Amino acid sequence: MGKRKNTEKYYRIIQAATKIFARKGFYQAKISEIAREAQIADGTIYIYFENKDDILISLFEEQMKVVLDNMVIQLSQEQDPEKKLQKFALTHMQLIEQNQNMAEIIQVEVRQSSKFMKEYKNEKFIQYLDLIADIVREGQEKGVFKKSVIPGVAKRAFFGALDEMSRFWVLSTRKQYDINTAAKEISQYFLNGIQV
Amino acid sequence: MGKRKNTEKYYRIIQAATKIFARKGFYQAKISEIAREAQIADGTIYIYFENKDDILISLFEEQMKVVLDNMVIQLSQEQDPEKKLQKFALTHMQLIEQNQNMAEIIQVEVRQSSKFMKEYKNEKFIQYLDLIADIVREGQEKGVFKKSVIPGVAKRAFFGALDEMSRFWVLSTRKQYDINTAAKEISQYFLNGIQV
DNA sequence: AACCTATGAATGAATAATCATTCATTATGG
DNA sequence: CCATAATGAATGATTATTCATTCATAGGTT
Repeated sequence: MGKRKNTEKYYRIIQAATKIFARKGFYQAKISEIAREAQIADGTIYIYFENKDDILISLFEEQMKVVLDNMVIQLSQEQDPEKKLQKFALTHMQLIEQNQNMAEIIQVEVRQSSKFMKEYKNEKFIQYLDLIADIVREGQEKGVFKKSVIPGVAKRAFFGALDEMSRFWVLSTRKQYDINTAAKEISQYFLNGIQV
Repeated sequence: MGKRKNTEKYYRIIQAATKIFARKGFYQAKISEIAREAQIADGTIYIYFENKDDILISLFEEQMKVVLDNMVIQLSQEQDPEKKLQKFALTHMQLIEQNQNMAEIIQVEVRQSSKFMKEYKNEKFIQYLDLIADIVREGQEKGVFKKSVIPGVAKRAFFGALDEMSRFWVLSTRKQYDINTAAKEISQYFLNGIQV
């Protein structure tokens, strides 16, 4: 029996699960809590999802779809590889700011995915990282970034820097730095580092 | 009743737990598995540890103690702030290489700890990060790093870059880049970015 | 319209499985 | 012998999942 996706209730459960997973973490989140949050009965969740894992996977897919599309649009508005990198950092940080629950889930649970969802390849996340590698390659072709830079290392270094910073930003209660400032700062270190 | 620390069996359990937690993640790791790995009975674990959480916390403490001490020694062998940053990157990556299980636990579980062990402040980890901030400040005082750099941002950016890179390195089966190359590459981006 | 019937979404109590933890008992060694 | 360490089967709590039942709606028939 195929589960019914793309219904109002399907998205309602995803919303509720995002909130609960972010607050408690996957293993400590109870189905009954998610059901209560979504204002439905426990059993109803199993009309829309196979099991608890399926909720988390679906949640990723749905949210990353939006994130990825948004990023592609933002990047397309810039010409310079330098500007694109800055735009990536800014957009990423703004995304975190606007959707902290999702940010926490990506940061915490995405790391576990290699364990509890052995077979699940997080395609969308890989694509997201590859946007950075593409910008680096483009910059190298245009002669503005060093040829010696390895795109596969650079994408991880850049993303890692943003991610660690945003994790701190999400977790800290009193926000010491403006998130935009942090984004500019980080992309600036990085740009200086890889520019010709 | 105080649990017996610093005995041969205590460390044997820590070793076993490191292996199992890395393989399965905290919640999916069973006490009975850890006991089997350590070649003791299930109940024996409770002579040495309060509960499952206590195993994870003790494991952090013990391992971070070693990691931190080692890093401090390595850094003390360098004079230049620039050299110190490179040394940090190299030492960190070598640590990952030599202790992949511990690396996975730090990367995955350290993120969760903010949720599932609210009261546990990961002091040692904070100290580790602060080693980077100290180097940055030192470099600023000596006039080799830009005064505009915010140490609190820089430490996270640098650590995040290393961490993301090492996560990839640990998870990938065929190691494309030498870990030392990656360390040099990343510290080089970063150095260029913050130098005067 | 009034009545009947079919459909399948929704419910939530019951089930079943999982495991952390305990503790009565046994072994060890000083 | 006594004290301490170790054992591992039993316990009990927790929760994901199931499923018999309810309920609301739509369609068909007269």
